[in-house]
Amino acid sequence: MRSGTKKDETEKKPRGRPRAYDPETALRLAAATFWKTGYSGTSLDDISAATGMNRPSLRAAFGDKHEIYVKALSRYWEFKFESMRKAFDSGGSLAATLMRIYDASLSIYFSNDDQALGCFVVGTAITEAPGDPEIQRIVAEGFRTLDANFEAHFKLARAAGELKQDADLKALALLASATMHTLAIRARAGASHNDLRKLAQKAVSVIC
Amino acid sequence: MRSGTKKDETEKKPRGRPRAYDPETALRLAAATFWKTGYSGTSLDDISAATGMNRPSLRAAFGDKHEIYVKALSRYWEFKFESMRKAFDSGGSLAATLMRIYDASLSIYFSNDDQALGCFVVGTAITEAPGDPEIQRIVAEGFRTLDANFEAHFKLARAAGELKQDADLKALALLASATMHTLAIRARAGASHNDLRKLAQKAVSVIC
DNA sequence: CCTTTTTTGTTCCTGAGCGCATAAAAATCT
DNA sequence: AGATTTTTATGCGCTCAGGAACAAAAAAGG
Repeated sequence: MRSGTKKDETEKKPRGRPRAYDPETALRLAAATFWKTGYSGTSLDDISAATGMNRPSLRAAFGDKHEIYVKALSRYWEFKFESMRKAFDSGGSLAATLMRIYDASLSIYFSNDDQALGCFVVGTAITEAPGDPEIQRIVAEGFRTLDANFEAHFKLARAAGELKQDADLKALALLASATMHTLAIRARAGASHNDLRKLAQKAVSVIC
Repeated sequence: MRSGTKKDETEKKPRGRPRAYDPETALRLAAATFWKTGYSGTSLDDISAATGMNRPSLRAAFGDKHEIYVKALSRYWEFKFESMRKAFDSGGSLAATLMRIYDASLSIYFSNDDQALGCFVVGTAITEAPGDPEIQRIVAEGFRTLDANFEAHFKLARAAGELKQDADLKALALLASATMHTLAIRARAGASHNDLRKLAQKAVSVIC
């Protein structure tokens, strides 16, 4: 377990003027801006205002608008899968695990203070996907990983006797993914956290 | 059954210069443009090019960009629900009916020639929803109708003995909607028509 | 203490997007 | 045929968006 991501005190200071803003934080704030208004609906000035960095600094740090978005998108997938990994690895029954997964997802989908924004991918990247091969590739790759994660866990559950031996693992995995997708969409469409939690419970009860 | 939508030959001709383009067709072409590149990603010049109308004519016919989009969105919901109604009303087993629904949906999601664009709502309106109360309202209303349609049909199916008497109708309806949502998303993310059809079949087999 | 290096901050330029004002065209009515 | 009405077509002006150039600042190195 490397602890090197935090802050490396042994780093030798670079030569020029120090950065005024932490790149990690700045990218998070940029992502939050895209999350609200989408790729096309967000200007570099919006990101500049959100991060406190001016445009030349943004450009130097992350590249042009498209590069910033792609970095934010990739970062989101990593964050999402890390959150799912924790939920998968905490043990308990299959139903409990699935509800942990959905609760973790909902806590991301409702993480914005004033208004739910749903999933970054579903809410912003899907729109751009047809006209942007790179974004489409990253999105599709993430969905494959999502399906595979569910399927792998259902396989474990079946081995543990929590599912019937003839259960269609792929079918269950697709429904589990579909449930996550519908949560992502409905959150952005204005559904309440509570309603979506109940929706997830009903889905889990059918799947298990 | 009114046949008045086609063309009213008894119409008295209006007084000025006749319209060069059919409003119905123009709105369809405008919607197709939004469908490709989303609300923020589409300019009035794009719509002008797609319809052959120049901007002042567009404005006179449909209002500003936002109004055009809202009209296109409402029109899409009507079209979608009309397509679903036909699929619901064609009889057959529950499984067959559900597959007709999903096939009808996929034929819309893949209706674009060169590249699949998925669902207009999921692919374009969801992005705008948090920042646009009117769009959010139309989207949420459509989802409620979708859920209600499924639930009503499951109720009929249960009465007809196609479902167990203790089946949770709302849960099944939500899963049916979720399946449609995942189809919409995945189509725009680049999945093939065939793969999605197989996905739908697996979902139907679990639900029934 | 001056030079070098890297980042920040300001400014300009070009193009796109949208609304609007005005002219031209094509029809009906008298 | 001329007047009226409704639409199409062209062009102007304002604002915003994105890239790049240039000057100022803040650090380390010699």
